[in-house]
Amino acid sequence: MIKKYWIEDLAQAEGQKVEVEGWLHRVRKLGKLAFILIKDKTGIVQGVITGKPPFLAEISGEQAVRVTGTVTPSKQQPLGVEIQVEEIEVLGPVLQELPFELNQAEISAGLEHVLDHRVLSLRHPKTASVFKIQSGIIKAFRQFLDKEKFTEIHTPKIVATGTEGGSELFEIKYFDQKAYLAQSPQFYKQMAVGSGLQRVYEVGPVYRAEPHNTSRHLSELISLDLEMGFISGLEDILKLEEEMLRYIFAYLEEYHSQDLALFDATLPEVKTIPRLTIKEIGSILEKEYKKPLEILDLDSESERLISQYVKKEMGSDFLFATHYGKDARPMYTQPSAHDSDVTESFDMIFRGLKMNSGAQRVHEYDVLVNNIKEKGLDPAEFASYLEIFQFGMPPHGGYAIGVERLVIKILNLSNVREAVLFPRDRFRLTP
RNA sequence: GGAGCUGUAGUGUAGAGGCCUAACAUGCCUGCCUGUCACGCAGGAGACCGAGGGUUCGAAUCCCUUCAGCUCCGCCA
Repeated sequence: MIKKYWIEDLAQAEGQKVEVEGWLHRVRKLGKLAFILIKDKTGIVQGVITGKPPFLAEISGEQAVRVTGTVTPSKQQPLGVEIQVEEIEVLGPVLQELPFELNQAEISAGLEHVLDHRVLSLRHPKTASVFKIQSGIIKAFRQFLDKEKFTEIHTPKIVATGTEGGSELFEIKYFDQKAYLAQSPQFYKQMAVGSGLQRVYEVGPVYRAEPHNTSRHLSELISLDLEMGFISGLEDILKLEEEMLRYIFAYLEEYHSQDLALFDATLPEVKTIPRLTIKEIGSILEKEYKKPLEILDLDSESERLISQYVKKEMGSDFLFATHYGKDARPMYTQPSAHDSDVTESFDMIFRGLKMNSGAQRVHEYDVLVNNIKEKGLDPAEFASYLEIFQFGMPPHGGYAIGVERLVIKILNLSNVREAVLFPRDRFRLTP
């Protein structure tokens, strides 16, 4: 029995006859000698075919193949070895011309075309790396929070009402009732905190029916959500996020440096992240960029500008913008004790783009009911959410990160859709 | 929802009233080549220039309609 190897491990098999499975990345025929590049998910190896064996006529790029041969040393090859090919079995043939070239350093095709043929674009090592890195971020997120005694939960994505009344919801048919796709696990994760799980997180999809059509919006995105009970204030949440980011970037550096190397990207250094209140940001923007804030909220241009400023003046890629205005935040956000105009809320801005919002939440029943009324909503509709607030709800808070945005800012990609396996946007529903 | 821009072989681009029987690169097909590594060389196929209408002696090129896409804004992660 011939032993099967992952390509990245082939150096250990020098001198042995091995079997490798993968896809043909490139075929170079030079008369009675041919070179092939075989890729699997771990790497690429060169195969050498001497003479003109019968299988040579059958092979071409992107076929799924099983290659048998002997591993020999080769100084010029990245792995230090190559395979003297004896046999190639085509497991999955290619039946038509490829929609774009997969063996160049970059896929040179428009994003729309790439996404129309998503499965094939994922065959490209660089595209695949985007998702290996995304997987690494999520794994690090889980590891860090597990260590901090959080419990991973899964909340319903089919819900009866919206959470904040703000962003638009997809309506769906639920037997004979009307239902919606959840735009956030917000209520459920708070309920879980009050339930005694105390610290919870969730990795899952959220849905936004906003008809926006930009390079940073999706209709379905993966939200990294967490909520923590018994906090003394907003600062506890900020500290948690700071440590979490440090953990995630250290993890990427350790386990994904090869994936990262394919991109024009440098991992950020997470020192103490500057905290600036919206009011402070307002005066900086006015002084530095002649752009005063009209309300206690940031538009995307302000986010870009203040992010530039913080990078230049404080040397940080990150910023916590804190204490947003009451009108700019949902009803479950804790109002500030020292200033009734603002809330104990924050956004984390990374390289000019908002990554997440978070806050200390209201935990007092009366305040919450009152806030609901102030936003023009009916407390009766929130009965199932409100129940736990009458049975020992601790002070708590949390945040939610859009993982796609984090990925594009780490990798210096220009469109969030590049960071989704099968994106759903304003117009795209397939593949 | 609003504004601006773009649609030309499989892919990426050039052409901006007559030079177009539409060019270049790459991919594809055929042949040659025993150390290539973006292999090379020779040959070949492949586009009614997004669609429909109009202006003009003449339209890929100008105008209108329509469809598709991109960017930005609003809003959000």
